[in-house]
Amino acid sequence: MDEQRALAGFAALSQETRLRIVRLLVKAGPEGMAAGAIGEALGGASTSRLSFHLTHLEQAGLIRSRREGRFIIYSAVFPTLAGLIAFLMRDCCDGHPEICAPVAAALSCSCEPGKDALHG
Amino acid sequence: MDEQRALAGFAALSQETRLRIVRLLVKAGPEGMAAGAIGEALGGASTSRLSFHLTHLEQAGLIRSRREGRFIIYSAVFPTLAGLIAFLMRDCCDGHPEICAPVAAALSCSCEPGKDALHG
DNA sequence: GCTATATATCAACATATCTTGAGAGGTTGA
DNA sequence: TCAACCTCTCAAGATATGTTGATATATAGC
Repeated sequence: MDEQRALAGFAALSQETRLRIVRLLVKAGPEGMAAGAIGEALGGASTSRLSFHLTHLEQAGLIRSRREGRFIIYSAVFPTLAGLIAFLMRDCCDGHPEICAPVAAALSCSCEPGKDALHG
Repeated sequence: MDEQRALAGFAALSQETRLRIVRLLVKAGPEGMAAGAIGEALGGASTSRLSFHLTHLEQAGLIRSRREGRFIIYSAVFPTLAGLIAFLMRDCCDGHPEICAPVAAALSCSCEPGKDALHG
């Protein structure tokens, strides 16, 4: 994850429609969702508007697409999301571990059953 | 961290000058840096341009300022950065722990001596 | 109070981004 | 092949964002 790629990622996430699409697709998992289903879930965006944002997200590497019959299915690209997160944390971890530690602690999320630091 | 605050955070980080300022201030730690020093480190941005971006970052809650004599010292707000990271991770952790796990593993950063998953 | 220093603010312009509406490209099943 | 469906592309206009140069505000030392 270099600076340019991080910039593209943050820019992609800085727009309401796109941020909602990403969160929707993260929840949807690897199976993904068809463009039309995404549009419905968003409350009915025009197809051109939706396509504009989907293309933007795909170019930023946050989502990818595959065709299935008439449908085009979009899904989240988790490594890119992880890369953005890592990019944000790199510097503080390098230079100031004592600062980074509480951040890292807050991130011990509910992936492990019984822990719920993020959602409480 | 609600959606609006996350959007503001990502928008703030989606601009080259601002991203560099944030990374600079993260490295600088709690002591922070004077506006002029930041400008120099960036290779000489005009004062109005610098001020524009510093104000933008401060309104997004990513940095804060304090006056010391003639200088205005800016420093990173680590909880906001952590909040952005948490916001990105929340959904996958909730719905798909098996997907989130590798992401979380990649984040076991060098805060603990001996581990260097992020920087290798 | 005056001057130098450090930074913020304002207005104007340039550029980038988003939305809309019309139309085109593939895909399916009859 | 035809009609229905799903999605993309293009052009135009609206809005938001970033840059520049000039000016204003605040502090420090003489």
